[in-house]
Amino acid sequence: MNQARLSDHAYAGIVEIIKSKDLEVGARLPSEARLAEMFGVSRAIVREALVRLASDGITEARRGAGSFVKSRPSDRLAAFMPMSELPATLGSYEVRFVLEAEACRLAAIRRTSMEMAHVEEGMEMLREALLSNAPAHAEDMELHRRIAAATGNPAFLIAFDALWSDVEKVMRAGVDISRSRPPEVIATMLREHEVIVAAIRAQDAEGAALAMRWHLWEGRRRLMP
Amino acid sequence: MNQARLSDHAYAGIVEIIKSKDLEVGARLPSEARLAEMFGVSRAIVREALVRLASDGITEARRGAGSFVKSRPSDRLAAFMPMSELPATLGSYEVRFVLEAEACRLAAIRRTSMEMAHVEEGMEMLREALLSNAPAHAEDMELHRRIAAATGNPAFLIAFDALWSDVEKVMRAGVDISRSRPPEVIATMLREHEVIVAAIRAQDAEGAALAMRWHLWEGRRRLMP
DNA sequence: CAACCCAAATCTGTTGGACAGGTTATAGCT
DNA sequence: AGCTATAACCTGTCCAACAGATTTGGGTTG
Repeated sequence: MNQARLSDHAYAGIVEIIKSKDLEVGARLPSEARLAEMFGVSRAIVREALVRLASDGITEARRGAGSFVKSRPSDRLAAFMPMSELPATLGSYEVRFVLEAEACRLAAIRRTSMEMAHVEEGMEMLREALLSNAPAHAEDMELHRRIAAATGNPAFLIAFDALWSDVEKVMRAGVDISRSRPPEVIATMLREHEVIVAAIRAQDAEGAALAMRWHLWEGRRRLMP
Repeated sequence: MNQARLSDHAYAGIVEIIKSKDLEVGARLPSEARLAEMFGVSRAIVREALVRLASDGITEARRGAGSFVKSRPSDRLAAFMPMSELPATLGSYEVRFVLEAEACRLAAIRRTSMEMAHVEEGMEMLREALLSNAPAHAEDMELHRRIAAATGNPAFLIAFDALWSDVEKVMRAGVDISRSRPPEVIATMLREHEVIVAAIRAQDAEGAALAMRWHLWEGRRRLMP
């Protein structure tokens, strides 16, 4: 497989520095040149690591001044540890159950006509994929995303995206098991989604939340009987 | 303010290429040298953009072969657009309201004694910070995190962390307004958290969820009267 | 002594060229 | 046509350098 890149090493090294040196939020960390020297790599590598750290919200670079700690990774990363050791659990489904049901309720209440059209379009894409018996992960996910977007609250999308890769893994694993996908399953999945979309269209908040909860519940049952 | 870096431009440009050229998942995108030429920047800049794209799960680099589309950003980024235009909203509070109340309920049910000790320790840190009149963002957040961790479901932590930076921004802005922090506010915050922790300790699921919901509701009111 | 200003040192942002090592495609041979 | 070896291509990494922003320290002045 693709062996680890040096920038991964630099990334971990910088995190280690922040943790071990107990740098407070706002503290300046060593200059790029110094970090490069410490890790025995070039400055370009350190920069790639810093770009990722900044993208992760851990550091922040100020031109001419240096790079600064924006939020401490400390226990944040430690808490992630157990997850990587776990097999693909259905834990993310539990969070979806909570999050998406509520997002669905809010979407029904607040949706604009433009957002509704966006949702309908997503539904159409999913229908097409399911009826042509193609793999429909992407379309399924996309429809759920558009519903979350229809809340008008981007924070729902942030949380949704954070769970995405994990959910995708679970779904893919589930499909590998029952690759054939009998027609009644297709019909059921289609109907469940259509009920959700219809409730949002009708601005039926409770109905939408209930339909989403039912859909996720059944989906989990299908994956793990 | 910190003006936009060239790598931001390259990042957006590459996303645009993936979207406009309708590159499927798995498609190879132009080589780094070619992209550099297209955007009129050096290869190092393109690499920094690609590192971020890879970190965002959009592309994947294979040594010697090229960079490939891993998941299409399409509407994903478009849906984020409005957020960057918004001022710091309280949208993330809405999601916390949903997410943390449920996490709190599950934590009360499932907590192990070790997780409970972790929560108690977080509570102690918060109490100390509040009573010494120090800024207590970090401790507040940490306690909430440990409660989420006590569900035993890492997916809650994933969602929590995704919202973190946004919530932090809102809280910091709120504190700037009322920098003095009168003693009755401190006492209230302390009491609210203590009620939550006590409910989790007593494994009172409904009480824990209710206490968390109340706490977040009041917190939002304090920030935006 | 304090406050202010300017210059030097420091730091990130960016460029160009270069080489190593892996992957893909092509040309040539059988 | 099928196989193989080689050439072309690509990412990963390094080095040396300069531009532009910021911090720092010293010197001057009130």
